[in-house]
Amino acid sequence: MRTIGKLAKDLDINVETIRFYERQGLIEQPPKPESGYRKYDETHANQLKFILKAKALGFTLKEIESLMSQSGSCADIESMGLQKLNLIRNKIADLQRLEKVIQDMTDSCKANQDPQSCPVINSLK
Amino acid sequence: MRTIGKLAKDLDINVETIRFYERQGLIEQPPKPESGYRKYDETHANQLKFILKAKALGFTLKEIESLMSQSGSCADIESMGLQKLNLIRNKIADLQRLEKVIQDMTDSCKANQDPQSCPVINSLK
DNA sequence: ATTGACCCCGTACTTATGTACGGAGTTTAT
DNA sequence: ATAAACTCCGTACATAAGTACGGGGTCAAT
Repeated sequence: MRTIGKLAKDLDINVETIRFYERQGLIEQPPKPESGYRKYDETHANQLKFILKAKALGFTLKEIESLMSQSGSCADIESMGLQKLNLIRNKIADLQRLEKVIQDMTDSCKANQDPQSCPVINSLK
Repeated sequence: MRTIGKLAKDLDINVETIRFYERQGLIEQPPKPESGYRKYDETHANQLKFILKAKALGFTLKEIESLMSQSGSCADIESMGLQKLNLIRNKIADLQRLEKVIQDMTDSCKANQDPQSCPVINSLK
């Protein structure tokens, strides 16, 4: 049984972050015996680890909440994953388009002979 | 000479957005004759269009501010572009890694025979 | 028993980019 | 001349995901 500070240190997150997740309803408030201090066991720690891993995968807290609530129905999880995959692929495509535009921009800067005027700025005007 | 509402409609943005850019120092407050109403000419409109285009390229307002202030020194612009390019490429790489992880996740869901337990959830535990 | 470290709670602040609101003055159209 | 529509300003609210603060209670060690 750990206090919130110990748990936070073990997981390398902030105490406030744990309280924040509790306020958001992502985790339950653990028992608070005598003193009023939160006491966490392994179950709580594992829930938090789950959250941290899912977050690292790019899921939002809202998504993680629903991952945790219906944890069982594999089809639902798969559908969330596919949705996420779609988002990711669109984002990649957007960024690749942007990459090309900006690459062209800097190329035209490099090719520019007149230091007085910048083709990028001019093209935006 | 347009009022703020007319200009906003022409550019298809919100009146509040124009005032916001003004507060942020991105654009100057235009003259406010008799009535106290802002009066915009083409120069103002063009500045706003510049901002909107740069924003569409993914520059932040802060970056746009500095784009607008040193508009001339091509080398500075080029260096901002290269920096941006770096960010974009890193972001793409991150997303591609993420894409792979989530693809694997959903694949394992699809392959799963036991609807009671989800390999994704299990792997996070 | 005192000190320092820890915890409680509620609230405000953070970043980025706006959007919304409310009360007051102005302009335009009928 | 009156009503609708527009503008003014300052401030609050929105999102996401926390972080910081302040006043007070508690625990562990000396």
